[in-house]
Amino acid sequence: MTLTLDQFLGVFRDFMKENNFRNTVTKEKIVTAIFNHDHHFEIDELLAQLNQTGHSFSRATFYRTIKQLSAGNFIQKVMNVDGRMLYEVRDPDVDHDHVICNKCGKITEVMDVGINKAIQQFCKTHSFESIYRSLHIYVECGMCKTEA
Amino acid sequence: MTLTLDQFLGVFRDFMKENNFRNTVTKEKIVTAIFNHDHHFEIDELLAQLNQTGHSFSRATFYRTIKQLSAGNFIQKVMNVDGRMLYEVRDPDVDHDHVICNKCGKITEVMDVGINKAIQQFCKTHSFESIYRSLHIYVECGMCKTEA
DNA sequence: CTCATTGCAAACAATTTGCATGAAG
DNA sequence: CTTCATGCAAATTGTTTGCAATGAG
Repeated sequence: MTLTLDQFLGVFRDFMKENNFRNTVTKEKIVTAIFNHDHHFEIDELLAQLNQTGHSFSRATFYRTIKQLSAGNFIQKVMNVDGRMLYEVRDPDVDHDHVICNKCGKITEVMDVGINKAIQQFCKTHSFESIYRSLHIYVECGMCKTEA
Repeated sequence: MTLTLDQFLGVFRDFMKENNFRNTVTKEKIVTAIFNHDHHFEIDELLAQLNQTGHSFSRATFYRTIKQLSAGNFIQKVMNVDGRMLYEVRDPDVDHDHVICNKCGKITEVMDVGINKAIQQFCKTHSFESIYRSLHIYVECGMCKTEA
């Protein structure tokens, strides 16, 4: 992530204002927790973490905040191999990809210049304005290969 | 899809046999419907369609068949912009990508040689054995651009 | 004959919604 | 003060499971 927390919160506040959403303590805490958390998070995981801070958060509110964050493209849904839903923070500047092992489910984040270029070229050719992309490459990883 | 229905069913039957699953009329009808259906399908949609054929299919059975098809990599899950789950038939020979409009949700399937090459090269470099990949490029499509 | 398959209803998980209260602009 | 945000519980949606009956190999 190239942004600092303050910058991230700033962009978030602007987005809220533009869309007539209100800025509240609860929301800022949720956003901060998401920003500070390891890149990928699950709803339950983060909610549990938040509820250990004294302040209590209801599921409903959490989901409603998540929805606003999605609407603003601050986070996006990613699907795990087992079909469970993950969320990840979007870095507006950098597109990265995921290599996922089909056996053990391990997710590795990668950035490949060749792939980036190819996709950019593709968008240029078709004059698409790319908002973001999600590339998941499902493989058998080294560990699992060895075991088999 | 490069396979015919008969070939698809053939591969499916082999897979069933290998895995001690039984081949039934119900399953063959479901598999056929999936094959004949437009590339992407939703559970409810296909189930409704199937139930108009006289033969009645229970949700449970349908899900159980879907699961076996997933296990055999005949189909895979794709996520729509709105978070709903779609399934798509996998063509074992050809990897294609999805361009998805972030506004209207329209999904366009594309195949790009440049992207294919870049990903192959990437896998080669890291000696990953790629099983399949899923690339979704989220854009603002032409229609929506014009309207805005 | 044996074991997977099916349908049904019930169970479960994840997410959304209605409503009354509280807080932001 | 008006309108959005919050918490709670109830409702909804999507998917899985236990069980008894049926059907495939």
